[in-house]
Amino acid sequence: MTIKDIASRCGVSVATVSRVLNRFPHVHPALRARVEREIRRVGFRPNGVARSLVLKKTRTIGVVVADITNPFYSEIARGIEDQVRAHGYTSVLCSTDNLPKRQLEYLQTLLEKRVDGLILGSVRRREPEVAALAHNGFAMVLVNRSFRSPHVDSVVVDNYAGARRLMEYLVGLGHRLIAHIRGPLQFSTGYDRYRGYRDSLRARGLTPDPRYVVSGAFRREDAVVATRRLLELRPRPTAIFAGNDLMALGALEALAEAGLRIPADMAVVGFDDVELASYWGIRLTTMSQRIYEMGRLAVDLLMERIEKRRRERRAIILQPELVIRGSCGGQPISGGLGQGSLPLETHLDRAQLRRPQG
Amino acid sequence: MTIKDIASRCGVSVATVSRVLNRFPHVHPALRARVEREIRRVGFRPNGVARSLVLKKTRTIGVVVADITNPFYSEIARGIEDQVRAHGYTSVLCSTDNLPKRQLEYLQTLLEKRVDGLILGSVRRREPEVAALAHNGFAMVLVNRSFRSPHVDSVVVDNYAGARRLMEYLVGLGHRLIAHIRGPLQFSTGYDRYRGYRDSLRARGLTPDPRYVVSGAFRREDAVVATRRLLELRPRPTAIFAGNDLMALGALEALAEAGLRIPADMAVVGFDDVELASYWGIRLTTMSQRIYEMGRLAVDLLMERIEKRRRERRAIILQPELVIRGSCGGQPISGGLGQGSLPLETHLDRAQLRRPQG
DNA sequence: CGACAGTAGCAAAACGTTAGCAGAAAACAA
DNA sequence: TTGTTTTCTGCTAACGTTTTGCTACTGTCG
Repeated sequence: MTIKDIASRCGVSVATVSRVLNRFPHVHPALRARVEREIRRVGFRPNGVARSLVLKKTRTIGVVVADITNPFYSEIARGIEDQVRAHGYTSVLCSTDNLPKRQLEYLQTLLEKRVDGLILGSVRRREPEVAALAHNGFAMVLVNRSFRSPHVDSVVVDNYAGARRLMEYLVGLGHRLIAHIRGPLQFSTGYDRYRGYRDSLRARGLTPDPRYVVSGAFRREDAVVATRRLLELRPRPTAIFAGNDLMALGALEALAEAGLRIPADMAVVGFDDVELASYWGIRLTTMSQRIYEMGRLAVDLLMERIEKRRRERRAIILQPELVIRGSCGGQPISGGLGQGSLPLETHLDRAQLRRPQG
Repeated sequence: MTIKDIASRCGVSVATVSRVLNRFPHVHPALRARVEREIRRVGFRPNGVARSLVLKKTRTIGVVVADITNPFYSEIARGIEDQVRAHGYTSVLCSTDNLPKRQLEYLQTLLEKRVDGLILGSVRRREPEVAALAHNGFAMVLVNRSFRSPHVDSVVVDNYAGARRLMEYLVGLGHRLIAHIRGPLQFSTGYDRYRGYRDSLRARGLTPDPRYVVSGAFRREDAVVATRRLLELRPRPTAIFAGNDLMALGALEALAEAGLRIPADMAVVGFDDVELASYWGIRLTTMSQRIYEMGRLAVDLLMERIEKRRRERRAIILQPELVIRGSCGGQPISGGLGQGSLPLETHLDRAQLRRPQG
């Protein structure tokens, strides 16, 4: 069933059908009605592939993230999806598991499918192929992570400042032996947070002890292993700054396993403030970023590019915000019997704030 | 840059270039090498849109779920993505927030984009438009939720049996006053689990008290409100069967807020076994389903349809499995000081099991 | 040496739209 | 009535591929 069939059934030309389909002027109301009725009657849907071919536009954007299963990325993806939809576009989502090879494969596929633009949430600090693509004028924006020398549009949070703020907080609580489970240094998130950690110590006149820094791939399981290693150290650290919330959860797991109480025996902070950081039973102190919002902003930036309303580069750097829950003292972290429960309203507000009713 | 440009640069016809692109025979090795070199040199990528138009095949499948932010769906989506990729296809993912209108919109868009097939994870029990589509021979499989009269391929878990098993467990622990926070009855998941709850009580000669059944939309926040209502009841229930894990988390939150201890004052069970149900600080007893695997199976079913290897309907019904953690007794639920921590290996195994290394 | 496979390569016709140009009809003004 | 807009509609050439039929070469063998 094509536009041609509709045309012959109505005794008009394909041009006319195309015009009623696209609500163009200069078609007689009566004729328009007749064609529309026929279209509905046979349930005709124009072929978007053919349309894309002639328009050189797919109204589709590619989104690549590290792992959609990661609550951080699923929230970003949701922000992107909603805003993309608002612009009348569709998004196709890909998870790379941080594998450069897989990222390249997906990029190729998306390019071959002729997406109108790209939102990348999983780039490394150095990524020549990708940078070249942007340089060639392909519409693209980085989100969450950015390049070392960012000549590309991006929306990120100030990870360095966030890390320093977090460290200030821990030091302010009296901690001196602070360990860091850092993310991979190839990623700007891992790199900047680590720099913030290191510089904070130095600024306090504390020499960073390399044994107190262990690495993980931003995954919960990695932090479990890393934390076990940290616990063997003497003197034992009194606080752990995890590179993200997921790793903070892994740290909590390992600490519980070792029989340590939180926060009495060990303080833990994360980074990101994914929704589950606020759940009962977890109550993680962390640096909060507007994750959903970042996704939306990335789309807005991208659309400006796609519609050629802007040529110069633009980078949005958001400031994260410290949210204090139970994992460093103040409120005890474990729930039960009325202690340490945040008033519920806070959660409801958060939920609404993250996801405006759509 | 098109196939035509490559052709003229190499002094051959477009047909030849097309043949080297598609690794067809009957092209001289020397020529093939020359063309391939040129293709690489100028970085040519064939236009997938044009190809799709002539092939009448996009190698793309549409996936619609309720909410990608929901860990259950993000895990299913991940299973789908991985398996779809293994088949050389791409998936485009849409979140409907369980809004029928939005689902229909997305369906229209996907159809217009000429996806080769559809995986739907958010259907209601009755969905005439969708059923009609499948009836017309469009390749489609339902996952997680199914239709009332399923004439469509699907992969679901046996929710009824799961609910009964869960109730048996609670009754076995001595509970008689068991409340249920059920999901919407329009969804087979909500409906079947509720039936399981009700029939279990009846089978025990207990008459289901309607006050003990409250509803929510499978969201955590809903369960917080619902649980508050349950706590006002006299006699107060001693156990809560939440319609899914997210709602179980909401129940835990409300119970903590009310100063109740878990599981001493109230037992809680969920359904699904999303990854975070096993986290430290949560340790939810729940019915486990192989979520990631369901996504993969759905893709396999769909591919059989797309490649016309099967005409008759096929429904895969998986059996869920009870996993006992801390929320009903046995192990205490709150972490800290060596109590109630599951050996770590369990978690690592789970992670591997869910997501085979890719 | 001629017939015959088999191999290489080309030209052109799809695929289902959009859009520019042009013609016809209708409306309006003189 | 005629000339001039204005409004409507049709024809046709793209868009960038794949595929089919055809021709023109090679060798090979009887």
